Amino acid sequence: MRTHTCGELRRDSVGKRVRLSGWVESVRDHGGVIFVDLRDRYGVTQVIFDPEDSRETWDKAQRLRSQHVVAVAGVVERRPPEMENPKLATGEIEVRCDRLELLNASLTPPFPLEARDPARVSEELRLTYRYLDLRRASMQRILQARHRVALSVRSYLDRMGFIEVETPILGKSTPEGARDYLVPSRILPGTFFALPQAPQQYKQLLMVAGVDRYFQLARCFRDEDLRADRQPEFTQIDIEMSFVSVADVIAVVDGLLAELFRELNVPAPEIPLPRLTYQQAMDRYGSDHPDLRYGLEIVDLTNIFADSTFQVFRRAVAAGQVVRALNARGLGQTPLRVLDEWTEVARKAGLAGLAYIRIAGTGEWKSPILKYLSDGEKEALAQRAGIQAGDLVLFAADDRAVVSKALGELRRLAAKEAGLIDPDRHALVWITEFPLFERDEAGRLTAVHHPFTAPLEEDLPHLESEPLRVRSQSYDIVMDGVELGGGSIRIHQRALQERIFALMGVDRQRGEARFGHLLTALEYGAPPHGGIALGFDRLLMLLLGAESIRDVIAFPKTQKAVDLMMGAPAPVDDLQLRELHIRLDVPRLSP
RNA sequence: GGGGGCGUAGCUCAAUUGGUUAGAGUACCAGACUGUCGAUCUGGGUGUUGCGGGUUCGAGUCCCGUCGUCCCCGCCA
Repeated sequence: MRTHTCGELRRDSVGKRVRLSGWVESVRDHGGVIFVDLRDRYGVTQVIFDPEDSRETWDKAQRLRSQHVVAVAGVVERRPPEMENPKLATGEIEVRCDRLELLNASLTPPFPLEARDPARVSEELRLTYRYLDLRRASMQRILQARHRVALSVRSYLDRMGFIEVETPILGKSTPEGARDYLVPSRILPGTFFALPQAPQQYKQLLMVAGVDRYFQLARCFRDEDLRADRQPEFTQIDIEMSFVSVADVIAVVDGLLAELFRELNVPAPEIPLPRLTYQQAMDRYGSDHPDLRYGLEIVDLTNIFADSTFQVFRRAVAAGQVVRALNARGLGQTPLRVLDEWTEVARKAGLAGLAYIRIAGTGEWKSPILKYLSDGEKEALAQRAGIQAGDLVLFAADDRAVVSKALGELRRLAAKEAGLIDPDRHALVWITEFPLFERDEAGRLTAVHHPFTAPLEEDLPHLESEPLRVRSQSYDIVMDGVELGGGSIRIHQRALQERIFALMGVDRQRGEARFGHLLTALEYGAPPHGGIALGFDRLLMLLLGAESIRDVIAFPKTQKAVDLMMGAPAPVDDLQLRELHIRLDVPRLSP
């Protein structure tokens, strides 16, 4: 049906007889000559219909409408001088058409599909007619970019000796972690498979199997509420390696990311990527996923205010708390209205209030707390925070964690307010040595990463005595303030795994019931191993500058986890339910 | 589970304090036009103001409920 695509004809094809197929993008009917832009995935070519070439074909061309699918035949011609279109790759030529076949008509599309900056159409409509939305050039570019990145992932990891192994979609529910999507078993009534939240246990078992270097572009499922960067099903670049340390995993991922940036012609970050420990990140940026596209570091002032005449600070220091500040450069003119909002943010983060000093353009300091500060304190403060005219200094005095949380949030707000974020720049950073445990609402120890994460060797002695102090051999990769992925070196010995379970309140019996297969496997020569999972969709979203994860997924779901195009989820036949031995207990929908 | 935004023509939006026959651009339809490429010109409004109820002489506008969608908090080992 075609000899060429709509994106490939150039000057060197002039004189050739060609056939093209594609969608009518626009029709410009001059009464005599008719111009039609024909589009396919590869580009746009102008087709010209002239009544003097073929009256019959010209008649048919008059009836062409947007999005009709046609096949045309004709001769490639150089466009007359002054009639070339530099905006088109094929703009030097056109196809003089003498035969036209309407392959399929199209209804008028429910929204404009033309490439020229269309007014933003509601996403609801785009998702309902996703097959039309995807036909748009900008979405075609995203689909192609996604494909190229996937290919690069496979090619890079293959070169590094990894092999891709598929793991089951029908797996087993484990109560830890996110809510599972369940699939009932017909053959064993009353039992359910769970769709994988991640292939975590399978990939560890593949290490026991001696696969040595595994990867998978793995579909994962989590039944939790959605966000702009969260879908119920998403894709991970899942990696696991044997006989490695933290540095080995990080090196592989550094190389992978650099390659993916290059593939999309996004300015690549220098590798090795910078690293911060969890504690450094919290102290300096107030976040375990800091955005390093801008500075605004938190400075510690605790020792400066140990004997301050300002009671609020002195008492905090005396109570073992910290006093820290953020110098929001150039925000000295921030209106009090905004500072009131920020005070509310600080309160929600746990601070009693928010003290601040605004430095005028003249260099004059203005603040309600100024009268409590000695000249020496001011001088020390000015030096440590690098205060200049026009700055805004925000103070926090409380427990270390509370101060970090508050100043971390204020840091983000200040960067936004000051317009410090350049959307064309990217900043990547590794965050390492996360705590192994944290306490949940009920006061129980739970794993920060997951329960298979290995503790740092040097912290093992206080595993039982001070479990919250124990750091783990874990690492997150953070891009532009977004958590891209995370991983760890895993526990490969049963005894240590059982100690961890015990601390988490998982007794021997329950541990055996839930993770018996894994524990047993550890006893059959499990090699030391570790790995990582990267959010493939999130990575694409950041690399392509997309506004939401939905833009880089062909058929995404809405915030209520609904597929508007397919109408899924949907009720099923009673017969299907009977076969599965499932009876519904659904609250009646309101009348 | 909670907080917030949005919902008017196919699409993107407007409509004064609650007030006459709900408008604009674009798309679409018809006609004209032989070099356009956001073609141009002339003409045409194609509407359950998401849905249901209420207040009112009168509701796109106010109130209650409901549905959909988006953003956020909780949640996401």
